Formats: sequence, C-alpha cells, structure tokens
Amino acid sequence: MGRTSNRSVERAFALVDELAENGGGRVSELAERVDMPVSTAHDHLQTLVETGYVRMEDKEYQTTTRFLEVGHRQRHRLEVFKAVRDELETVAEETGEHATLFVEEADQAVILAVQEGSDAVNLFAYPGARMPLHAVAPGKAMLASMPTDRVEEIIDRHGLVELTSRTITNPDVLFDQLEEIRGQGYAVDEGERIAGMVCIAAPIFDKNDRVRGAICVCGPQSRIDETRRDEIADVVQRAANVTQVNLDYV
Amino acid sequence: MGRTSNRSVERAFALVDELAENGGGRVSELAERVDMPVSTAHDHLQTLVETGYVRMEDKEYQTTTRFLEVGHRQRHRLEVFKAVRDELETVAEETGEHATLFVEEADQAVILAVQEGSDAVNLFAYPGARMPLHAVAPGKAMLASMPTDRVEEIIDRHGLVELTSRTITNPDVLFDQLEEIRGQGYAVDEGERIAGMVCIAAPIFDKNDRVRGAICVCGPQSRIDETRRDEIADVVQRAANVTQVNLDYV
DNA sequence: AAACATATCCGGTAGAGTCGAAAGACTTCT
DNA sequence: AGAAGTCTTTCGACTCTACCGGATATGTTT
Repeated sequence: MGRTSNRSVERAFALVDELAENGGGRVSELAERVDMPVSTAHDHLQTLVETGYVRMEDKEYQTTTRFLEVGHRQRHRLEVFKAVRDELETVAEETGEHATLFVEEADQAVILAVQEGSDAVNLFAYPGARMPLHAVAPGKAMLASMPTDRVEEIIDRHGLVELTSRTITNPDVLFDQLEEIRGQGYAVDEGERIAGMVCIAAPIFDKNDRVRGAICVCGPQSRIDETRRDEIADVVQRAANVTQVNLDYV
Repeated sequence: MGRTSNRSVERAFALVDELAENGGGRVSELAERVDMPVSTAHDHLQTLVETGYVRMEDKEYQTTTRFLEVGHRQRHRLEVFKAVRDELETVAEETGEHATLFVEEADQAVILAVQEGSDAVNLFAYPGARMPLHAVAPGKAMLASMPTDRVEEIIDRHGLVELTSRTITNPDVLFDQLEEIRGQGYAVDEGERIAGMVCIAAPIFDKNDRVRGAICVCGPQSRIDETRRDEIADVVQRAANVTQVNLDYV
C-alpha cells in the first residue's frame, strides 16, 4: 500500500469506534450504522472477537475490558502520571474538590487521572475523556505553555468550538488570556466547558521547559468564590512544581 | 474471507498488543518484535495512527488514551458497574481495605472497578487487570455460581495454573471448595494469587440467578485475621445483595 | 564528510478481502 | 404448530489491495 491506509484495519476500527460511541449491537444493525455490507461487518466482527477486543454478549457485540487494560498499562508507562500520583491525592484532600491530571494528545486536552472520593462520580471527568484545549483551564494552561505558532496551528485546524455561552471563541481574546496565564502561572475557566463549573489549572513542565500536562481542580461555581480561587491556584501551582521535580527522577 | 479471520486486522492488533504489553518502540524494532517485514509494520502503524489508537511520541509509537476512553465508556454501560458504584465505596470505607468489582470475561476474572484512597496504589489491581478464575476469591465466587459443566469446560481449556505455592491446582480440591462457597455464600483466598494477600468475595446474581460479577475485599494477611475475615464476609455479602436489588432497577 | 542505521516511499503481483446470494437459525404472527 | 419474516452465517468468484523487496530519503555516528 503506502500513501493510503489499510482499508480492512480502518473498517475494523470503524466498528470498534461505533461500538464505543453508540454502544453494542447486532451485526445487521452495526453494518447499517457504519455503512458496510452485512457480510463484511460480520467478517470483521468475527476477527475482532478473535483478537479479544470485542465480544458477544446476549447476542450483541460490544467492546471488551481489554481496552481498559491497554489504557491503564499505557498510563502507567507515562512519566507524568507516575510523577503526579501522590500529588493529585494531596491536591484533592487539600481542596476537597475533584483533582485531575490532564495531558495534551492530538491537539486535545485529555484526562489521565481523576482523584476524589469516587472516581465514578463525574460523568464528564473520567480517564480518557477528551475536550478542546481552549475550553478548559488545563487546556489553556497547556496552550499558554506552547510556542505561539503551535497554538495558531491548533486554532486553524480545529477552530474555537463553542461549548457553552462562555466558551472563548475569539482568537484575540484567547491570546490575551494565554499571555495573562503565562504571567500568573495558572489558568482559570468559569463555565467555559460546562455551565456552572469552575476549573483552576497549572501547567507541568519538564526540565526542557516543555509542557507535559496540567493539574486541575474543578468544582461548582457556588463553592469556589474569589478567595478560594486564589487558595486553589496556590495548591495546583505547588503540586505542579513538585511534579516537575519528580519528573526528573523518574 | 469467511472461515479464516482478516489478516490485516490481526496484524494491526498484534502491533497494538505488542505496544500494550511491552511498551512503545520504533518501526524496525516493533517489526522485529511481532515478526513482520519493516515496511508492512510501517504501513500498519501509519493506519493505526490515523485511527487515533496509536501515536508517535519522541520517535516511538505507543498506544493512545483512546483505549482508556473506550474502556471507560464500555464500563459505564455495564449494568453491574452502575449497580455497584455506591456500594463499592461503602465497602471500602467500612473495611478500610481495597474493594474491587470483578466480572468474568473470556473465562477469566477481570477487575472492573477499584475503590480505595488512590486507585493507583496497587499495581496488581487496576481496572482491566485479568487473572485466572480459580486463583482469586472473586473468581472462585463466580465459579461456584456457574453450572458445573461450565466450570469443567473452563478447567479443560485453561487448566489450573499455579501462581503461588497456595494456588489450587487440583480440580477435586477446587470442586470441594466451590461446594463450600455455595454453602456459606462467600469465597476466600489466602495468598493463592499473590503471596501474603487475603481476599474475600461474594458473588452478585441477577434476577435470573445468573452470576454477573463479584465484590471483593483484599488486604495483607497481617491485617486480616479470623474475626475480621467474618466481618468482611458480612460486608461483601450485604453489598452483593444490595447490588442485586439495584440491578433490577437499572 | 563519509558510513551507517533507520524510516519512508514505490510499484508489481500474489493472495486476500469484499460482497451478493443462498442457506441456516431464530422469532413472531396467525 | 406451521408459516412467514428477520437476522445471522456460510460460500465462492472476482477484484482490489495489502504485501514486501528494493530504492530513496532522513537522521545519526564516527
């Protein structure tokens, strides 16, 4: 092949994506959903079952726990994750709010770890959850730490999608804020992704001053007023610094 | 195709498996590891990158956080998971030990959720971790709740692999224990998977009396003596019952 | 600057994936 | 119960595409 990618593999993953996004289904239904002849979908699902990434339960195909396993293994190999582990717990305790570790992947902000009583509580904050960089504090913290042309590239490619009425959609406004974030060392968002939710995040740098992630604290607006905001900003910045130090010893 | 499965897809997943098991690598190295011509490996990796399941970081290919995402989405769709969520937290609090939710998948015991201060603490207990059914309390709890011929099938297919000196390797001993477990309503293992670790688990049934999973509490032998063992058994059994009730309302 | 290692590109060909059609399982309706 | 309908699985022929050796490009080391 070469310049074009492998069709079979593409189609197999189209099925996986479909199962992941819209849940399990029967052969004919899935074939319909991904727009594929039934026999072809059947063949692929058969192969996927053999690989162990898909299974058949109650006459419906669905993804297996192998995805969780692969995801967790990868996570344990990531230096930022290892470097931040204990810190995240501390942050959650000190603030009493959700503490999360974000990284950037494929121009998006992705949650790597969540710390709080139950990791299942928040439907919007689970490991692997991804969102536009410009719409969340940790994303902005990371953008602020990237070279400007990189930021422009990202805006060009994906635009500034509006998630709530408060999402930043104007590049100039965004660049102003990134400047501000660089100055103060942390980023804030107020309902820019989810209405009523405030997030405060600090970037994590490695020894070469490249951003490796961001530590974020989120909570309902009602619980996080001006003064608490400053407290939390201190906590996340301190945690980010400790993480940076840990990073060198990993 | 038909009776034989799709080679391209198989090979793509061989690469994914390799990345997951032994970590990232360069094209030529990976090609070597999965025994594939370099150009072919290159083509597949290219396709995988396009699907978003693999990425290139620091000149090494590695799996992306998409696996975490897919895994978590699937988990949220599983009824047992939704039914057990709050209970698991309660169990962890009441016992002060790790509480985990297990399910059976592909003849193995798989961890679906872990509850305890930090979900990252235990390298052996993370969502997606899989292990032989006969070597852990939750596995035995689930085996005890299956029809005998199903259990025999599993033993035939996989044998009774020895993980520690205390692992049950004799089918007769196993069947005796399963009988006992059915009688008392919970299962115990003492260092049968990991030396020095005690686990106590109760099976979760649905309204049709089919096992859907098991709730498990694990801790170091030193901390769990005879009397605590009974206490914990009560806690996990109660939690399993509550979960069963929840299951009907999901 | 040359020598080496590794990644990427290219193109012909064998062989594999694709898909229509037919057969086989299940369900549902009468 | 039997039949009609729906969905899944099997089959085979044709076509397309995945495959891989070799050439080129990129990057690294001496």
